[in-house]
Amino acid sequence: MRQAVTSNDIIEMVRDAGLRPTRQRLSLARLLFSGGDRHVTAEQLHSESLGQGFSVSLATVYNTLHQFTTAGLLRELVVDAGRSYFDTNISAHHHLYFEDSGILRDVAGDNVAIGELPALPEGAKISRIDIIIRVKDCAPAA
Amino acid sequence: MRQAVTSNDIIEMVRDAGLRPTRQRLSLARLLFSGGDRHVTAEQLHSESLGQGFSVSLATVYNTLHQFTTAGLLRELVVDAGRSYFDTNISAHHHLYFEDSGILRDVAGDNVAIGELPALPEGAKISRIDIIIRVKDCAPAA
DNA sequence: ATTGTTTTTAGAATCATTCTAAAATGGCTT
DNA sequence: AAGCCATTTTAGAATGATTCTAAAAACAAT
Repeated sequence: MRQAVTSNDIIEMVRDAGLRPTRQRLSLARLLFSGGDRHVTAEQLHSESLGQGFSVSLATVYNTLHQFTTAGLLRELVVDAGRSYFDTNISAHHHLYFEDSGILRDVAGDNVAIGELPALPEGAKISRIDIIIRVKDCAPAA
Repeated sequence: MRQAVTSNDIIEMVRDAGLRPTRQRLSLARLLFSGGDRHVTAEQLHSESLGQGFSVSLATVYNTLHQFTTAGLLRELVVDAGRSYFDTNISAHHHLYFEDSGILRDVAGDNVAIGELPALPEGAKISRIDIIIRVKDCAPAA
């Protein structure tokens, strides 16, 4: 597990991603990477940081999430039309999506085995395989 | 393959879905179901119908796509944040998504085997398993 | 300090989608 | 065919997530 707890870890992580360790990037990185694995939307992260008492603009949250994603620190996740989640767990794994509550949960990559794949066209490379197990939680959230 | 070619097939199909066979629903159904399998967005279907000379409002296209989806005639597909595709192939299968060109292609369901699944929480039911194989087509679309 | 580059920001702009309330249509019944 | 009521369609406004823009702030290097 790649988990950064100390301030130095965080600074290192951001710098290694080729990004200047600015106040806002560090604060966001701390929120993202110093707990367990998380699935967050931009809005969530934004209000979370406001709640913690440091203000970032929403635009910066979006910028940072994308920068972290292209740097390989995050993985973008498309489960719901019109809402992007970002996953701090970048190891091979899949997802359980509770449609009613909107909650996402990781499924260990080796819990799901993929058999033979179709032949790909010339020159194409698989960039990722997403498996989403959509679940209806029948029990009402009482 | 469930393919409706004659006008009567189309009318039947819409009526069986519990929907009135109105002019716009029939026209849209014809576009959707009388060729091979398709993956369309609302915008695509809308401009396609305008191109064919019959006008539908975009709102009606959205309404109809959703009605067909809940009736089980279509399957909604989330591959790209902020854009919904609708798939006329409702049999068990998965998808190849060409990230660069935005093209979607079906993968026969039995080409991909899923191994053991994680235990689900009490009362939860799997509604669907989506597998998306994301492909970078390295060859430029010359 | 000065300069030049990178980042952040507020607010406007965009895009897909949904909503709204009104007009049109469809399917009865007579 | 005429009238009636429920269903559909529609144009346009509203929404919500995301991106863009141009200006201000922060940063790094001289």
